[in-house]
Amino acid sequence: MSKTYTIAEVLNQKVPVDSEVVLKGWVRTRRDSKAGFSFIALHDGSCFSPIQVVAPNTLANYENEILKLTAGCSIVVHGKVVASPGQGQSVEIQANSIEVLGFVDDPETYPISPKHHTLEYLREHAHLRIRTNTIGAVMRVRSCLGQAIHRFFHEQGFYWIHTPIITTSDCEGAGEMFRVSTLDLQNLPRKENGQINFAEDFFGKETFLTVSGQLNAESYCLAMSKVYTFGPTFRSENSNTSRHLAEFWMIEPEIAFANLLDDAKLAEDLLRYCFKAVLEERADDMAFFAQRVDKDCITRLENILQHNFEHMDYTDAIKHLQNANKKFDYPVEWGLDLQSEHERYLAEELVGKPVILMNYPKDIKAFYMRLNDDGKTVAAMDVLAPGIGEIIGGSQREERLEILDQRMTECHLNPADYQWYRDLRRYGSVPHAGFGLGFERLVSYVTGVSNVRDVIPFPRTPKHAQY
RNA sequence: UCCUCGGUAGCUCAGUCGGUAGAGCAAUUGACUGUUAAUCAAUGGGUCACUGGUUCGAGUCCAGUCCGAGGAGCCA
Repeated sequence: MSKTYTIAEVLNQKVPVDSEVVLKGWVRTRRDSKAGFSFIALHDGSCFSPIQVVAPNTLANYENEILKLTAGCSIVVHGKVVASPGQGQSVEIQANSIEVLGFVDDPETYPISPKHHTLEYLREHAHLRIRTNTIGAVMRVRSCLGQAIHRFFHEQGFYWIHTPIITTSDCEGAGEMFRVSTLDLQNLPRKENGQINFAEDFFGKETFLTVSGQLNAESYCLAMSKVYTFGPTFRSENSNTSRHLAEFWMIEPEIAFANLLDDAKLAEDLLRYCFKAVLEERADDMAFFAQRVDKDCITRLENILQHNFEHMDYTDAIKHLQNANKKFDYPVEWGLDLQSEHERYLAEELVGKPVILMNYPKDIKAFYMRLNDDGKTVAAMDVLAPGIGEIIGGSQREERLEILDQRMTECHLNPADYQWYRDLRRYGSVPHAGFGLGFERLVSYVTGVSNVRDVIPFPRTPKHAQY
């Protein structure tokens, strides 16, 4: 009785030559030889490469089935692992029998023909695009990165916190929110003044999908010291760019007894750990990206592993930009937020590697960021990556209640809406810090696949929620 | 949402000055071959995004609509 293996196991020589094996997968290509056999490139997603199956014309179903195999057909192969006499692979499978599980209805209109397709085209066939080299490789790297992130935090003594998806707070402040409701849209309950009566809604008040787990993570941080979230996040902004999704995944660590420098070090350590893991575990997929997508993607990661991230104060960044021998479309002045072109100049031209910008003016940052002693800046940091821009945004949190209240008022927020968040500052408050890492932006940066819609399985963007 | 560019065969694209719709790949058939993005030959394949307009005549010019991409803003 032969055992079923993955193609990765066979190609990585975990199975000795002459072993009898069963392989299951999908046909990539078929080439017929009049010497009395066909070559089938079989793929099962376990690694980048397909394996070559040699199907002799003595198979019972050779004429009526094997010769009709086209890209996308699913088969089960029973055969022997043999050294390959041909170029291009060390081993191949000499088939004893091949069972066809599913043919492709109409090969001419099968969307994934064995040729080049644009990423835009593949996006419109999101349920089948995983069968291509590019998207398959992206998803293996994505999985590798996700596992690496959990492993990194686990090794560092962090606890993974599952913060809620549904939130009653519309004050998270990070963007437009999707409403969650069970009210009948055709027949909304009204109060006497004509406003919608959310008391009759499922939760008895207005609810939304989360735009950030940070506030909840802070609560757990102030009991468990080192925590992180890793989950879906939703923003209903009408953003149409290669860097934005309405549904995306975000990693948000939160550390107690920590300041901004601890936060920056954590961000750098995490990214470095992830890059190392991908280079070690997905060398096959990365080699493909380097060949077909972005020739610098491997050397870029290798260089980062050898050098520290550049640290730069916002104030110094403004000086650098003002002294730059370059015309910017938007003005550079202390107190103004940096535009994409500015961030790009700093990361790509001035420094040429990731930059951690710190200590921004308080007026352009969120209320929860800790006020510095100068009274003008807050302990915020952004990690800017060449080619993609902001990949991480974080800060030391304001742990002093009076100052937090004052900052909320300045930001036109009502402290009464944040009672539980304020409680954290009333009962054993400690300095703490955290950041948000956009998972899709990380995958995009690592692979060189420049649109985040191509690095998430089923992208949600304005007007797009098919599949 | 704003700006720019685009939509022609299953896919990637060309299409000149407004005058009979083209190529490569894919598919089908055949030849050849331990092949590997195989090679060679033949064949089939079109609502030129949609609607309207100008014109003897529109893939081509004009208007509107829909869809896509890139950039910007928002941010991760």
